[in-house]
Amino acid sequence: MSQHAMLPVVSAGSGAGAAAAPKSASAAPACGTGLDCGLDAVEAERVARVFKALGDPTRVRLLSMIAASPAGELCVCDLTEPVGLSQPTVSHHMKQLAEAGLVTREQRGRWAYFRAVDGAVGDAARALLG
Amino acid sequence: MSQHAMLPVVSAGSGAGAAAAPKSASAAPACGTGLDCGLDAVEAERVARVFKALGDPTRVRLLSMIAASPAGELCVCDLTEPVGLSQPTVSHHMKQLAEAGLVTREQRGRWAYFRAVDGAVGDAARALLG
DNA sequence: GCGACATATTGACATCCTTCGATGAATCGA
DNA sequence: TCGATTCATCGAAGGATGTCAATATGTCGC
Repeated sequence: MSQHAMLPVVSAGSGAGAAAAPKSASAAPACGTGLDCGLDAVEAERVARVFKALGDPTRVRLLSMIAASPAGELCVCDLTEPVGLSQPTVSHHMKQLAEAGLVTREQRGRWAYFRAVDGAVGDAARALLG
Repeated sequence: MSQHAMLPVVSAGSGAGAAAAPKSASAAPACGTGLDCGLDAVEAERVARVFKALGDPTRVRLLSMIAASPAGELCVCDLTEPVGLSQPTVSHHMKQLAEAGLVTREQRGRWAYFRAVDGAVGDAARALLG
């Protein structure tokens, strides 16, 4: 029920959509399923999971440290002290990043090494904006 | 807070043990000083704020719809029905996106038009990974 | 001014998230 | 085998978040 009256579109070249409503998506064929023009709910959930993992300052620092490390990988013992949080908390955050597909985990002896997944952030951004 | 002073901080990164110790920090001067090699706390907070705004499936769909719309802009009345949420909720989400710098808001008559800020996601991603 | 419309704000509530300490599981050196 | 080390999991506390109904604010047409 989003019916507009005439709205002054700035460019007003051909006056598309000026007369009536701004092409609401109600059963709109151009948008596909008739719901939205952008991502569907399932894809949006998938993209949001990646970004939600990056929505915490601690996880941003963790991933940034791993990506900026000379070897491209760090263990939890390297990460705990810089962020100033307890080891279980860091382990929890790393699990979030791993489940989001942003890092990979490799157990090497007693240490668990994490490595940034290249292209993961870019893929999510491209899925979001095209 | 931060009462983990009793933690065995025995220079975790430098690898006290010789044999299979993590060899990460040897070539990174700024990494062994007790701080981190990646983003500092302030910058991480700034980056995380952008990604947190994208950490919700509804907001992902909203921004995706706006970016994919023919005119590059949509009003709240266009967004409410596709996402299937109430108008106050959509307005709340749009405020989140605007405060994160991901969309701009322009009041035109009775309608508030939102437009995606180009490069906002890419800038955050670059700040995160270099 | 008045009614109708579009949007923002408020207050409330349920749910999720971050953090910790305590504990368990697996690995290495002696 | 035993003790030390590294990491993950569990359970709980406190705060943050998403959602709605009700209401307020602002705009347009008459």
